[in-house]
Amino acid sequence: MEKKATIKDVAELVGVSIATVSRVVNNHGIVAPDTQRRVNDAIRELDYNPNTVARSLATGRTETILLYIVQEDPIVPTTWSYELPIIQGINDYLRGKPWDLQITMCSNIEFRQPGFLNDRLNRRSVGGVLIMSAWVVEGHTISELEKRNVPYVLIGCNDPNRESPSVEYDNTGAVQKLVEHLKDQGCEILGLIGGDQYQLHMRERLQGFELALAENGLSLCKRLIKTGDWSVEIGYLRMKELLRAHPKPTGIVCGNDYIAVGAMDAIKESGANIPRDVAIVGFDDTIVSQVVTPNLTTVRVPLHQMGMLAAERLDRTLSNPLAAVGRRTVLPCEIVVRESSSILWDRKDAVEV
Amino acid sequence: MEKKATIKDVAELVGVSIATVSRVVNNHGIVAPDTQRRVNDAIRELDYNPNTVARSLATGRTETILLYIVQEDPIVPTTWSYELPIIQGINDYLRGKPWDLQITMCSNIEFRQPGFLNDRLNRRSVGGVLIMSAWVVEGHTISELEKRNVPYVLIGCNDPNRESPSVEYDNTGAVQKLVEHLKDQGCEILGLIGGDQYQLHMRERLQGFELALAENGLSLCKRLIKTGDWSVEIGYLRMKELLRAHPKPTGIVCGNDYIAVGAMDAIKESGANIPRDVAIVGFDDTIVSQVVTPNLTTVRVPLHQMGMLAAERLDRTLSNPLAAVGRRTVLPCEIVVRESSSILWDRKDAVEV
DNA sequence: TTGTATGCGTTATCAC
DNA sequence: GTGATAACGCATACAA
Repeated sequence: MEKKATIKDVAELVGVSIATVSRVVNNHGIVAPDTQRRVNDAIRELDYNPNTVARSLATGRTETILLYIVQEDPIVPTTWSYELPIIQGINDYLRGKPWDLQITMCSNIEFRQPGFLNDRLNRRSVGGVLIMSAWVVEGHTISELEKRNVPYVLIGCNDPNRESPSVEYDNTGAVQKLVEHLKDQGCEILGLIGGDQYQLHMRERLQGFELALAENGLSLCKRLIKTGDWSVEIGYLRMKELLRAHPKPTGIVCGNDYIAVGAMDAIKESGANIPRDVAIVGFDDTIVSQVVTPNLTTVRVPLHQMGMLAAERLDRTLSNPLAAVGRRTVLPCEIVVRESSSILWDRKDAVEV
Repeated sequence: MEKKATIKDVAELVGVSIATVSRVVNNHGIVAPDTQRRVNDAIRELDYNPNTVARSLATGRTETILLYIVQEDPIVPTTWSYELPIIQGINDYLRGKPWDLQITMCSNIEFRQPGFLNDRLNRRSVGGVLIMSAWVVEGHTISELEKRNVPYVLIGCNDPNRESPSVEYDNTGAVQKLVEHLKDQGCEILGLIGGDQYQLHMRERLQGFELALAENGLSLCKRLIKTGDWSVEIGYLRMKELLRAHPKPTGIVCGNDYIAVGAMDAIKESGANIPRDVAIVGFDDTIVSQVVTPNLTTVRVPLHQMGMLAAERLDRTLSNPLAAVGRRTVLPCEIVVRESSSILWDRKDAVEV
């Protein structure tokens, strides 16, 4: 096993000093075209690659980005579909850039603990931090980051009232679109079955719901708003409750696709028709929304794009610490209309047949 | 912004040399209990944390593990459900250990290119490598790794005939269980709809299928074996073909749950009953298997455990390069029986009603 | 345009 | 038990 070539080896081979080699490697300072060529030849010949560790020590900079993935406590293999596309977005942006991506998963509880981030940041040497979470990142965590002066970007977990650098998606707007859509289809009494209301997404979706009802002249009935968790089972149970309400809701907004699927089971069981008697919409555009019968209207969240944007933002502040790179970015979501809420289409179709 | 305390600061505060501080930090050599205490006090007082970069430079070792996630080309946000649970397993094992986890995603095509890994390994400084892929890792890639003497563990992508350190799951055995189960339920003519046959998993499942048919005295009919990709659509199309076959298959093994869902659509459309006329089983135990009607019998792959084991294996060779840590590990899968293949139960139920 | 020399924060090998 | 001090591989201020 041969040793790796160092800058010294290259310098000796060419007959110059290591300073010169360093210059051509980093495109720093001025170096004669001829020397440049000779150095590059030697680099190729020796298969020289700068030692990242030594470089970091010398410069005080480091080329790694740390991605925190905050999850439910306890951490269990999850069906949550957000992480991977976001990671992929980050990774895609980072190709060709010098940054390495380091990731660590931790529980929501852990992450909230004061000093948690500090501890981690002490042990490693990190250029910048990305935080991906379903819960609002607390003020003291932000303070830790800013006190240490380490650049960061939040992904989907910024406090709505805080101007930290973050990439979000428009939960409120998405729900507004859903409500408008349901109203267009003729639904007048709307209910909502949400997931974990401690999660930021859900809180925003709830707000969006109430807002949209008001804007569309629909009446808000607190009894038609249910929460719980994100499971199929909860969807089923809560929907059964809603079906006992008077007046019965004719349109249901669900916190995610799984809840919607559970709710659909309850509706079918009651003998009601989807969408004619009860229209229903989900969230996340997971594969189940395409697979259930009838297909589920849902919301497509621009996850990949969020990852790309977050990485880009961080890259820009890291490359140029003085650059003001904006604060909050909120991406719009697209709603995907399918059978579960297509009442007008359903009627037309019925007539044609 | 204060500078971080260094070993020198600690030494000065205590009035000892940096060598002594280094000794107590690393539990190396002998140091007087009293000095030890004073040093520790100073460390706490100054909030000293050893600089990882400097340490790496000095020792020549590094504390990062690189995880390669190899994906379909082009890389797109995927619905593949394997990555996250495996990553979580790796992460869970790594808690408390000194290793940092660095990940990078790349396409299958990229990864196969000779020199690809070498390039990456040159630029970074990496302790060990994990490779997670659906395609067999080629010999030249293994050679690169071994030539550089960097420890590695393959996850689900070892050549069946190669004794490289790897963690796999028992595709063949899983399919055998499925076939046995279908036979127990009274199915005599079995068909298979597979996914991408260039992927290792699929090849093994195909082999398992043919093997199991022979073992169970069932006849193998090549015309009843179809492949394509892993999508719902392919499942639908291939199943329509199978329904035109004579004799018609009465049991279908699908490459994954999505294919199975598509196939179920085709079966329902034909007016046949699931499971009585055609029983069907999927693979992966994704949420769709619980959501379709009837529920889908499927295979649960021990993803989290695979991640844990792979990380453990790598950790062990990294901690003790001389340790022989075994080679191939193959984990059994569990089959989850649900309605889509429960013919006996279905009959009994019908009688009771 | 190039070379010399110092420092980055540790570890580890000697002496004492 | 402890303290100098030489690596580790590179960047860079300063000289030349």
